[in-house]
Amino acid sequence: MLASVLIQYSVKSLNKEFDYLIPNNLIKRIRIGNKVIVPFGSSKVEGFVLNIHDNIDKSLEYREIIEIEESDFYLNDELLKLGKYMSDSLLCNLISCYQVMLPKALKASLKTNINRKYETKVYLNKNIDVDKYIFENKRNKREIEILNILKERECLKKEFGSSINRLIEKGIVVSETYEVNREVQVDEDKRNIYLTDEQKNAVKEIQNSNDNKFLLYGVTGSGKTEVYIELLKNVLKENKTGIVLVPEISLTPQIVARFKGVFGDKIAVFHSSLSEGEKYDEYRRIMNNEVSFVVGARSAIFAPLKNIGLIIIDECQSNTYKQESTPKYNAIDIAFKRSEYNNAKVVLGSATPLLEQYARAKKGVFHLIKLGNRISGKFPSFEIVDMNKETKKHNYIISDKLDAEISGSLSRNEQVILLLNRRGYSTFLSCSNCGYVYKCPNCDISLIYHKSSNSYSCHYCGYRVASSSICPKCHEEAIKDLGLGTEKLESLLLKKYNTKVLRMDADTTSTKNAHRKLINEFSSHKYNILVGTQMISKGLNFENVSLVGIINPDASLSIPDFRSSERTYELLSQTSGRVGRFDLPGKVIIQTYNPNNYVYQNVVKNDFESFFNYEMNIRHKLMYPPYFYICSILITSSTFEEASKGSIKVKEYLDKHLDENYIILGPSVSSIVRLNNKYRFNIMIKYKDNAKLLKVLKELNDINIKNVNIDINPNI
DNA sequence: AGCACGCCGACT
DNA sequence: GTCGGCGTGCTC
Repeated sequence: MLASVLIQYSVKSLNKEFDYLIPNNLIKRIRIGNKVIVPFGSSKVEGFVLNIHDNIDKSLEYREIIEIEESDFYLNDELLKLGKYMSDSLLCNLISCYQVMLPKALKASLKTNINRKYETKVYLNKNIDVDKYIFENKRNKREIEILNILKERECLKKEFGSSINRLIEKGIVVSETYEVNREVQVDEDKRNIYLTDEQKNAVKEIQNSNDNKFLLYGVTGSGKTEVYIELLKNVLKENKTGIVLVPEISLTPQIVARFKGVFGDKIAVFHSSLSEGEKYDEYRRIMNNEVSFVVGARSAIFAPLKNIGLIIIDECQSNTYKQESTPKYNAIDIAFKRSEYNNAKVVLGSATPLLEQYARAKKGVFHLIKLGNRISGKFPSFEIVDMNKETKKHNYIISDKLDAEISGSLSRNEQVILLLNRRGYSTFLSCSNCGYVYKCPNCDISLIYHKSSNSYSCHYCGYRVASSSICPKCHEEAIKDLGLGTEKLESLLLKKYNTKVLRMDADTTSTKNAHRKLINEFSSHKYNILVGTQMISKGLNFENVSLVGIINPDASLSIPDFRSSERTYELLSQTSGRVGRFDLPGKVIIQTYNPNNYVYQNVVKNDFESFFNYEMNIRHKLMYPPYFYICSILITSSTFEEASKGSIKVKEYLDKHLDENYIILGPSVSSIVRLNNKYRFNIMIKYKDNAKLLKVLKELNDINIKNVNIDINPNI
């Protein structure tokens, strides 16, 4: 018998199966989906068995499979099928699709060093008269101590340190080693769950409908979590399983705690901060049907659950569901595919769905369900502050209005959240003498000053140098930090209000559990002001917050991306949703230089519908999603010329093979011309039907113009 | 990916 | 004359 094996390397030339003989000692055990070690050229590699057959080709000399790795693990039929679907629809190597589904310990790669965890328990040897031994060995105090404990109960070996070993050697004590699961620490929120009529109706409507795709469109604070929990309870009753995707576990610990509080051990949580060993154990718990539900970020969509009844995608507008590296999958598309395989329902939940999603809901592709009421019954009041007027009064960062509101909140002993979507101290560094601007040596990007580490750093490649006020060009001591980041805002607030300020951004939350810790500290009112980037905009519930200030939303609005208006609307309405969730009335202040912009105007009126209509109109005129799909092709090279030439070649190929239904834009230099020492060119294709496009792009991949990276439905 | 084979430039 | 640059081709 032969096994077709797909080996570990994601290289175009190896994107095919190699056949190996199955030796007699493995023939009974081997099955499709297994991970195996095989000889390959002069080395050994790992791979997955995709087929078992006996079509022997006499012209080939087959080598034998060396071993099956983790023989109780295999990619099941659904995951195998799913990988092929991904590879076809994303135009990437098949192996990369399987690898992305698995925790590190189970990926095909010989180098993994993640082991199972074992514990040893010890108990008295029943065939030995212990009291006699104790009597004869009275002098040995520690031994007697141990034996007296063991007379009462069996123990873990590690409770006794190394002194137990002699007793085991002598045969007085018996030891037994067995495998254990690493305990994953997750907070539990055991509050009872009460549903409002609106929530009950939503649950009923989803359950009683024959549709499979739902958009649960519920304003912030309308209680989507309770609806999810109720739906999951019913999934459990039907003996089915479910997946809950959240944007990023560490950002939504409060929601996860509620699931955990209700479902306890029935739920597996995939944290990005779990160790690889913990992920390995959680994965095997799922594989062995020990859990019914999996909660996690993007990759949890690949959980090897059987008989899935429901997939929930919370905050479905989040761009975290799209993977930015190959395979560039979107977990929501994968969810629909798995729903098709399992006949499961998919519920997308959001207060600010993507235009694409809301448009589909309006067209009836998704069954639209609205939650219009806040549980607290309150909506925050909004105010837009025109910063053009403030700068005349020399208020560049905090307007008079915001200042008054902050002071008011603090005096009432209430808390304040300020959103500034820029981490670091300054946003760029320039020489006041010669005008030189500090740039990253690897990227075409301004460096940003970080006061806490006293360094200049690149937010794209991670490059860092020690800060210095001497200009590298004119050697004058004249480097000035300009612009505003969270660090600078934090120190400014400290000075101005002389109060406890907490900063939450990628820099203060990089260590394990830091995020959860900071949230808990703010929640227990150890700080009065929270300054943060977009990471504070979602999923947080603080009872004592009465004011949200949005410092510089214009920056987000001016990002060169057709989704920037939509993203800004989302950011503002999500952040303002952090206030007024409980008894306190909430106030939101937006500081902007473009007070009349439709994004702000509609956020203030809480009028998503009107924003939607306006934005749809623009998308229609400019031929962007949801009216057209887009595909982005990135061409990179270490020289500008080569990247440029390569991109022209790609463009010519596309022009030749695609008809006029495909709009091909570019090539043009990317918005970041150089990243990590690679020059970047972009081509964008707009289209309505992808059948032909996939075929042409696949051929383009095959004829091999180097360093071409295709992204279908990119986030941009 | 890793390795062998192979064809042209500069050097102990 | 040889060492070694990396372009190309192959691995069941």
